[in-house]
Amino acid sequence: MDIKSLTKAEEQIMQILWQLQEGTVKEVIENFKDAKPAYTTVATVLSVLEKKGFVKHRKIGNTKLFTPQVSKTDYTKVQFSSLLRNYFNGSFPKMASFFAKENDLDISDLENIMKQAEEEMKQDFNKNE
Amino acid sequence: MDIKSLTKAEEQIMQILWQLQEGTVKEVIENFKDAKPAYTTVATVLSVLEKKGFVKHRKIGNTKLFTPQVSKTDYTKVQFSSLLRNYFNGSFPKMASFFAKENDLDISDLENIMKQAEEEMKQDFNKNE
DNA sequence: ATCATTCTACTATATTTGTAGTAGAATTAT
DNA sequence: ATAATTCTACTACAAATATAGTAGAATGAT
Repeated sequence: MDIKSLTKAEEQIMQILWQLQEGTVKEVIENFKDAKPAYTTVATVLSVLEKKGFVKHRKIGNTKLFTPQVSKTDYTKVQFSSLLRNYFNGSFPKMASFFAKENDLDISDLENIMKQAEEEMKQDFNKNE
Repeated sequence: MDIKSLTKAEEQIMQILWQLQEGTVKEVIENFKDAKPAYTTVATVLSVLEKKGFVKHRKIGNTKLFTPQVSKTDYTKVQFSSLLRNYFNGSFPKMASFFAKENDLDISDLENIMKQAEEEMKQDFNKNE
């Protein structure tokens, strides 16, 4: 079964869970920046996420502790490829030049960016953001 | 007023319109690859798109000819930035290294990619895909 | 002109999304 | 233990999404 898409509300909660690694309903709510949704709202969305296979939970006392079942990296893959496919003809160079144009970068800026990317690559042998 | 988001059905139709530059309901349907939706389904989605400001139409006889009001480039901008922000901490180098890792590219491949991006940049002075 | 076709306008409906209330079970504090 | 608090389970419901039918106007064909 492949990875489904997240709705806005679901994505917001997944972002928090990815950041926390795991969390209870309460903890998720605490991590909302702006308007905190009702407890039951978050609980409902989490149960939808569980049905969709994005999280699972285990009980700690009578409290559910939720953990992501789809990693941020895996979901990123899906999102990234679909953007690349649908908006850049699947061409990463096209995406890179789009980015450059959008930010008024020239060739030397691009080269710089590449250097940073190389650094990232070396770094990312271990940690996963 | 800023650019709203497209739902799946809406996006599919926008993609076709972006490609055609303009089109009637009929022409949009013809350009569906797989299962063609009902005429009225497409007409309904187009009127939602019009309400959202993504298309407008003019009458040719009694037939509506729809044209995009939001360019693919502008919508790409929105989508691209939100992906970058939400999944790569706003860092393009992170995105580039993600792409590299995902495709088993090494440094020299990346450099090659950058060359292609530079080519794109030169090319893209005129045409807009 | 009449019939067939095409297209629009309006309406309909099932499903999904977003948000939250209520009742009652479990846990914690006194 | 009783009261207060915290959580869950279940239910509710409005708005958005996805899909399409029907009636009738406009256009085209003979």
